[in-house]
Amino acid sequence: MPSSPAIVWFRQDLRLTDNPALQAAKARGRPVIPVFILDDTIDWAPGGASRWWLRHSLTQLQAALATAGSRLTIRRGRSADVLEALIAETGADGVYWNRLYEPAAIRRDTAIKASLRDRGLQARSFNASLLVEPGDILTATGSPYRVYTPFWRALSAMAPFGEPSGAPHALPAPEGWPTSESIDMLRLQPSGPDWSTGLASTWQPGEAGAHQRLTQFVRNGLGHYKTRRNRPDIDGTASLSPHLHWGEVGPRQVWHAVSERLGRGELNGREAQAEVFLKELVWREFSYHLLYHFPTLPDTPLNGRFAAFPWIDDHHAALRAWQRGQTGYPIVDAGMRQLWQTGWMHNRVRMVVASFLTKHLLVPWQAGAEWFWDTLVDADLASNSASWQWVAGCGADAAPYFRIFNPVLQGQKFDPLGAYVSRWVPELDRLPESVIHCPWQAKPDVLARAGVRLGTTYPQPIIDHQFARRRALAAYERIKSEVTTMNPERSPELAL
DNA sequence: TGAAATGTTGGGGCG
DNA sequence: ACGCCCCAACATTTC
Repeated sequence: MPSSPAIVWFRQDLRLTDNPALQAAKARGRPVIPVFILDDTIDWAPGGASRWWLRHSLTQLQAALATAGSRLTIRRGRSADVLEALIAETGADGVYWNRLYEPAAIRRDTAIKASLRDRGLQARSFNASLLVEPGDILTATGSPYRVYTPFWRALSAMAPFGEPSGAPHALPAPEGWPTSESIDMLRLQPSGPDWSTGLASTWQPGEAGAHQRLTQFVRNGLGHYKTRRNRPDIDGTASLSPHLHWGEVGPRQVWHAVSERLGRGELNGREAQAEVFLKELVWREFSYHLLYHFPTLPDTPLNGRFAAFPWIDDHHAALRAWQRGQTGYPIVDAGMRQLWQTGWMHNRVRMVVASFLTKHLLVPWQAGAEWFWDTLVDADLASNSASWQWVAGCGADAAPYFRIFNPVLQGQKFDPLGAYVSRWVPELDRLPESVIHCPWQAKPDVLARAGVRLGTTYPQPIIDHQFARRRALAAYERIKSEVTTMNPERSPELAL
């Protein structure tokens, strides 16, 4: 049918610029029906903070589409059923989308694609979310990369990744629009107590907000990234992660913005600073590749010997203290409270709190990953799973298990003035720098003058560092010997 | 993208 | 003057 519309199925690509599915649908020269489906039947449906973000991002997308003379149709339910209904209602003869890489999404989308094509409908998918897709980058022996540095070398050698395309000026509308639910009907906002005020004052979801962040960062932050990125007390990171997760901006656009700045030679010998940023962007890629090739990444340790790791089962109280930011270690508590209040935590502090949970408290990393999934505005199955496994020591190219962060030293090193702790743990803000990361070592009169009463206004450390460190190392010793007896011939990869 | 334990070196105090 | 010891400071090894 000459004027049959195409459905553009938006998922984690909530943008109009550099959106290949949208471009391709528009290029047909026939009507385009943009659709978003909230599909809570899928594994790892978005968590609380992510849903808050989604609500606002959809509002922005809706407005942007309206400006282009189009309209966002919103539905709920099983994606296949909803698409089916929409095709019947609109007479669409094709569905266009940008690919996802989560295992459940791949299964679902593959089935949908096959079913559409079986019935003679068009089903086309594109890459909007990665610089290089899994399958397009493999080692010389054809296996997926398990080590980051060779992955980085191979991927960065494939640059540039193409010029990002602009937004379509106008999208051809169908004769009639399908009915749509309102964004409110999706009930994405927090129910019960509204914890989202801190999020609203921190973030600007949507494509415009994403580009504002990117522009601002490339102009002012990029040239100092390497120096400042590890300082949680400073705004030294790009804070693009939630925008990238929902595809309000794509990695091609980020790469392009950075290399354009580099090409203009305006960084005055600060190229190394920018390269560190690109490497972080590529850690995101690496995580996606790992998730694609190792689909059990979200729940099962990549390193099989960790199957026997003696995690503590009865960890309810410890987990809760960690979640609430009540461990008695200021840098840990500051991070966990920043997370709760803003939906985000500085990356350096994420490593510290994750190390603390898995190594000091011996709580399984999956419990930490679940909490992050629910509380982070940038919750992303690939990055979250790969990073927790990395910290726990069981992932690809992981930090060795025996690399245990000392939360006091990490605090003193990366928050030297204690400003980060002061901000998020205000009950300690009158302590002098010298003890703000270890209040239990302060003399009684120092504590008294700062109005701190340990065990009352702020907790005593829930565990002694020395004790925890030795206990963690002993636990690790157990699985080292155990697997050797169970598995005499070690695989070549593990022999490293 | 660690920290702690252990080893080495060399300056200076001191008998 | 000389050797001895102490102990920062730095380096290396181990976890």
